[in-house]
Amino acid sequence: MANCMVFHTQIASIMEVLANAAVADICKLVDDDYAVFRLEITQSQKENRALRRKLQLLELRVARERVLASRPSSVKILDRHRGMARGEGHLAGGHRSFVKPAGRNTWRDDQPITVDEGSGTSTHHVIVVESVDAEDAGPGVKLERSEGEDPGQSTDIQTGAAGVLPVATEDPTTTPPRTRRSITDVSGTPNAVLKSETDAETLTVAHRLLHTGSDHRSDPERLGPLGCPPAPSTEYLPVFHQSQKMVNSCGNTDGDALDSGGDDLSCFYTTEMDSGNISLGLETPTDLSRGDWNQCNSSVYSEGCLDKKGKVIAVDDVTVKVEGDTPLTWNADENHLGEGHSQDFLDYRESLETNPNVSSHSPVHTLRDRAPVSTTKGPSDSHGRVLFDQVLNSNDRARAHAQRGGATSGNNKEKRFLCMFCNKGFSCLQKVEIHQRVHTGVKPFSCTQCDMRFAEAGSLKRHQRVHTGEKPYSCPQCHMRFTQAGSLKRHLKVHVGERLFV
DNA sequence: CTGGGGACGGGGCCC
DNA sequence: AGGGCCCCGTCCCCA
Repeated sequence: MANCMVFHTQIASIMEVLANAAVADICKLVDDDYAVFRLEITQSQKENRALRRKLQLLELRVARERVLASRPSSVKILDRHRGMARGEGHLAGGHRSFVKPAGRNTWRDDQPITVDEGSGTSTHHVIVVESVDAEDAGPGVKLERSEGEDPGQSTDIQTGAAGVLPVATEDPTTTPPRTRRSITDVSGTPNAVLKSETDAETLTVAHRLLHTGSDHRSDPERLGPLGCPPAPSTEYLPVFHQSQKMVNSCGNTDGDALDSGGDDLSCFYTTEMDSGNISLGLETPTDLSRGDWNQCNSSVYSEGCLDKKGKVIAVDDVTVKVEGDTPLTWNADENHLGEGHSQDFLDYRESLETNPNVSSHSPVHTLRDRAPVSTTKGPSDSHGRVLFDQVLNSNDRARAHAQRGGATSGNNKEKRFLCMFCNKGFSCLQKVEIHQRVHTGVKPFSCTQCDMRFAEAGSLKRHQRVHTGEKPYSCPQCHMRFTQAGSLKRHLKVHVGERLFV
């Protein structure tokens, strides 16, 4: 009996040892495999970064060459950015590039294009405008900022040959003294093109929105003086929207840029952006495919109609004006584009870039904000696809409308706000913002009882009759009732014998 | 033929 | 007075 007990104890001990050994072996195998896996991942990431960097470089070169080929006397753009490319950062640094050609500004082949793959927490685009007109640089011109700076800093512009741009390493010995202007813009999104009445110097406005893809601005026929549709004796000014303190004052900080700089008004921006939640990643396709676009929208969009005044930045060469300072309400839960819009947006982008009739600006983010009507969840992926198909179709429609007269001519003062996508003119900013939802697919208004979303409040209101059953429009000649006045009007033709189809 | 949504212009109100 | 915002009406399109 005692021997049996001892035997069992020994057996138990042996089994425990064996079990421990097995566990150790398993752990070792797992660790080994994990290490190998990690190594492979790391290598893949490195390769991915390298390829991406190359891609960006190539894109920039292609864009520049395109501009050189089509517009020999132009400007040059230094596009610095990234970090967002890896989805690491937000748009705290902002970016848009503004190029203001002046005098003998030219693109130069020797101009280095630097693509920073830096921190990713702050990115911006730098456009260096070279001008031999020293008088162009007025007081308040500062050095351009380098990447990673506080987005709240002022737009910096460098004057004179003394400064050496951190990005554009220009050889001062081979070039005459120049006036360099670089507007390092804050975060924001081009929202519309505001057409000014001035006929001062032309300004090519280039905005990239963290986009490393093809250069939207390089099409001179589309861009015109301000990177916007050309218009005789008119400058088209891009309108950006930011929500708050992202606005930088540049040069004149007294906010008189718009008022005092009429003759030299070059840019006029209204910007809205949530400084704390800016993920304006109109990113590279890679990033978009990861959903940055959705993230962007969820954090950016809301109702386009303002309850409060947004900020307005006026870039008057070296000045930025902030007209408003009211923080806006965000609803980060809103994903107005819903799931699955990333690729849709890419498709849309592609359509923009390949269609010569479409403004080649980066897509717009309407950042104006108001609490959405409701916060139902976004549409499904399929809905997203449908939505963007609608967007694309509507874009064609809008473009067609613009071509047959919707687009503002240069002297239509009543429609000073131009859509960045189709050039259609609108009388006020809100109109163009709402209109641009056609292109962006933003639908801030969501139904509380279903997943439907709408770009306009009125559409939501109309839609909600579907749920309430309200049919306020009744036919006087029959018992038919309708939810929409247009439906009743159409129905009335039945009674009068008017047939749509014979 | 209807239901329903997209898009846009116009008018009223407010600042 | 002028501009911005909001609401409404309307047309168009698609299912």
